[in-house]
Amino acid sequence: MSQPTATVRELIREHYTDLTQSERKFANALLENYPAAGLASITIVAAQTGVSTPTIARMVQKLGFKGFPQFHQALLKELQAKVSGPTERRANWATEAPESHLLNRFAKAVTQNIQTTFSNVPSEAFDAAAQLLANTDQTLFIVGGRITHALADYAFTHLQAVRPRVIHLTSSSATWPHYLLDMARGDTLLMFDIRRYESNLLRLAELARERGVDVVLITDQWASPVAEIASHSFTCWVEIPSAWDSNVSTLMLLEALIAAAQEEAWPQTKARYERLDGLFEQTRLFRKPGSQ
Amino acid sequence: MSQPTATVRELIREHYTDLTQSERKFANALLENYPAAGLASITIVAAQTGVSTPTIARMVQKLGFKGFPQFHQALLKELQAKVSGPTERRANWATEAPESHLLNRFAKAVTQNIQTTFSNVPSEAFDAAAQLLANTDQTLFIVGGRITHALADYAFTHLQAVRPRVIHLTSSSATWPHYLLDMARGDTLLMFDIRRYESNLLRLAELARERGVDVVLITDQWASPVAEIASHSFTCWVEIPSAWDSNVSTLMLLEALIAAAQEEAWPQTKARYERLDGLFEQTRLFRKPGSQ
DNA sequence: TGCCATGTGGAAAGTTTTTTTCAGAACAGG
DNA sequence: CCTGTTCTGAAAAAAACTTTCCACATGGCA
Repeated sequence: MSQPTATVRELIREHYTDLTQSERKFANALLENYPAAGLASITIVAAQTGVSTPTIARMVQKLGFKGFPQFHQALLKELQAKVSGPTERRANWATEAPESHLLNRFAKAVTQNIQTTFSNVPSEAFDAAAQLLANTDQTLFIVGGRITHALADYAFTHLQAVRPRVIHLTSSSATWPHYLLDMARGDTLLMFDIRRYESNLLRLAELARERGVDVVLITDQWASPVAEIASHSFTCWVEIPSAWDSNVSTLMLLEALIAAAQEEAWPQTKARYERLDGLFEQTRLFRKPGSQ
Repeated sequence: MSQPTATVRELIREHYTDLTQSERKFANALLENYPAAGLASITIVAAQTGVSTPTIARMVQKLGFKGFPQFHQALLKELQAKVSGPTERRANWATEAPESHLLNRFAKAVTQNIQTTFSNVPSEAFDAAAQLLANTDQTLFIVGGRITHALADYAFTHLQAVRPRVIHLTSSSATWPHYLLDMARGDTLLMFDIRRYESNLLRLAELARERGVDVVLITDQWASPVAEIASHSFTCWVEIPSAWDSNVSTLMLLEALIAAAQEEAWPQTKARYERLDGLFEQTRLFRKPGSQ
């Protein structure tokens, strides 16, 4: 191998752009299950990945190995080094970085948040909220705060693909009265409110509630005052060692809700997705999709 | 292998008395340098130990293996098991819901994505990118695609709080040439490109690159073509059992980058945060912060 | 000393793995 | 819609590996 110090992982990263579609398929399989996915014979490895042996052979040469056996040996050496190394703690995420590196500290905190968040989701409320989000007989309004308007935007983009009648309340609260005008009994308002809670949002929620709108709230562990009004509210753990809050768990819960809403009404959703795809094709905005 | 639970080490000890002189020579060599001395091909292993290949072959059969390949596999498995450690798989996330509930399936997939993503972040590139994001001498441009513009928006909101001279390229690509006009050598362009990759973004990256702008790319495991141009590119695993891709790992990486950039220039950032807070107070947009 | 049992490795035979070749398929660009 | 390029995997060829066979060496024993 040309770079004696580089790990196979690094070599893949370095050469990734040179790799073809099938080669990447194997590269990804290996990175996802490292290094186990590369330890068998080339024949077996190829079969497991779903590509041909020549593809693997070509790829390891691109990585700088003379042939598959050399590649195989390199993986083995890494594995050994890992075992014999100084009491390898698997707590490290960014495998090469020290435990104290921000990447690892950050990963630890966020993982903890996700864990706590998901452990505390009441599944009936979740299912009920998903049903509300999927209910196409009524309109769905989405709104977020200063920071969370990006999440609201994300929710809007996806839910719009899932169902019709989705409306995103722009962040300028001056225009909210216009939207309130159109809210009707049975509609749903999906609201994000993470500290510092905005009084605007509370007022909006109150007015919506008065009109018989179901409020679904996604908030943080200190709970926005909107929670008292909401039909369903979900608590996300957001604290990280930083001046601001992490929204990873928030996004994760949101995505879960979208996935659930999508499953709720799959036949219609599927047709809708296909129409959307067709429209994109026509506007030629996009290249052909990536592999897989 | 006949005794599925026994390690090769134990097998050798158990059968040691049955072994002949040359066989013991190999057994000792293996025990002294375990398991490295047994990981190569039978030919090499034999040569290194100073015995013949038939000797090795006979011995592994005495140990209960069908042949050398089986023996080899057994060693490999032990090594892997050692690395992956006590596989602490979290069974259920949403504690009260059944494993098959969408919440749990979803959590499992996303956790896997996060784990893989963070394992594959090259820490030098991460540090370098953070430095670019924190460099206030130059302008920072941020742009995203159809789905990822929400992430770009999120990045913009936070980075704007961290430093001056941050510009968010609105999603309408018609206006991009205006921004290009102002890009100068040494500026940074933070770009999100998740499949399906948009040709607009590639062209933008190319033009920016020509002007001497450093492109920091956040993409998915199939790698946007922009990766070939980018100064630093980061791969996020985004696949979930769904028609669309999850951006949890993407957001997590983004937040880590923001946190790193913030740490990079904390004194200025801190003062800036305080000024921002003061401004919010004055505009009375917000209630008093939540507890803690 | 001669005979036999046992251990050992060279080399052939057999098997598997790896590499190479090549033709068709997919794709980008004109 | 065509054209040249790149990519891919089936299959053949080459290489490597593993096993088997067998002759030879060694050492115990009558």
